[in-house]
Amino acid sequence: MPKPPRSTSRARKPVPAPAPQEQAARHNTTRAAHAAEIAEDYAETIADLILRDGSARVTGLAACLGVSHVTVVRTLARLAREGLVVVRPYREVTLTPKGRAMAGRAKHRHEVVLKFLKALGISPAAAEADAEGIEHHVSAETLRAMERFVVA
Amino acid sequence: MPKPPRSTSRARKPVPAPAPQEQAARHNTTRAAHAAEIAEDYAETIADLILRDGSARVTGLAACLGVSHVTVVRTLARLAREGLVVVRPYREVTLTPKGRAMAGRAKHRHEVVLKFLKALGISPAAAEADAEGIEHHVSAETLRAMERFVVA
DNA sequence: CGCGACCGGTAGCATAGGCTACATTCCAGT
DNA sequence: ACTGGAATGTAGCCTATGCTACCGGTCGCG
Repeated sequence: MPKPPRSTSRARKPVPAPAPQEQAARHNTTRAAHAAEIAEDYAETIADLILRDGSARVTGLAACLGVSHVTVVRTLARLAREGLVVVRPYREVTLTPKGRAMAGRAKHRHEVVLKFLKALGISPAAAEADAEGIEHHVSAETLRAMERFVVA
Repeated sequence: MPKPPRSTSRARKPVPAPAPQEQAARHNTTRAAHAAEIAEDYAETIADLILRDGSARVTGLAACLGVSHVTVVRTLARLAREGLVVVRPYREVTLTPKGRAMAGRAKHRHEVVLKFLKALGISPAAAEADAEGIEHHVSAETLRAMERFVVA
């Protein structure tokens, strides 16, 4: 049970217009969403490294993601728990089918967003940077619209 | 000193193409960025509530942000430390000039992104949802491009 | 075929956001 | 005035991401 937002009223001092705040609750999901974004970043990066180097290693991931290898190890442990990656001590990191699917979706979204931003006239550097931030927040509907726009 | 990403090579088993990973390091900023996003959400929401109700209260913020009042109280303490808000126990929350500036910027970006998505043909509901996620990741350059697009 | 260097793992700490349960304050309406 | 219940605040716990230091493993090369 998500717990209904409560009635809100009972104005103490001012509050001229109580007005129910049903426009709320779009923010939640916040924390879980953040963890999911990180999962996508890892999946995408692992797939890239495998393509580029033949295998993904902790150190390479750390370099690509801009964090310490310690953070990578710990986060990989979480992703392994979630069934996205396979980790064997001192060996390469691989993706499970589920992880590969996530990586594929992430890569596709990333490319679409990037092309879209460039098509909008954004400089390559800024487009790259913004795509990184934006890609995780694009719904299926918006993604389709972006694809249409790029083609057109 | 950000610490140079190390040489990366010294391939153990496979690694056909070592290839330096200078394309990395765009991911960092991650954690700090997340905290900054939340600050913007709070600033924007506080400004909205003051406009709408005449004052911003903890409970109203909690409802709007979809979190418990406890989380709001603690986050407000951080924002107060950072000089964005003024909190007096059991009283309304107000914005400092710095907080008002942040709220203004956030609101503007939010509106631009929202109009932009709608102009792209996204349904209002999806546009609202995506704007929430996207707005924090739009650079000044991309924002300008979106404004141009909306006007055109 | 041993060993040093680099890679990967562990310990331990910090910050941040979330929560429930419980304590406190405040004010509207008797 | 009092007081009950809503609004706030506090205590204490959890997870997740970061980090630095330090320890243990592997393997390429001499």
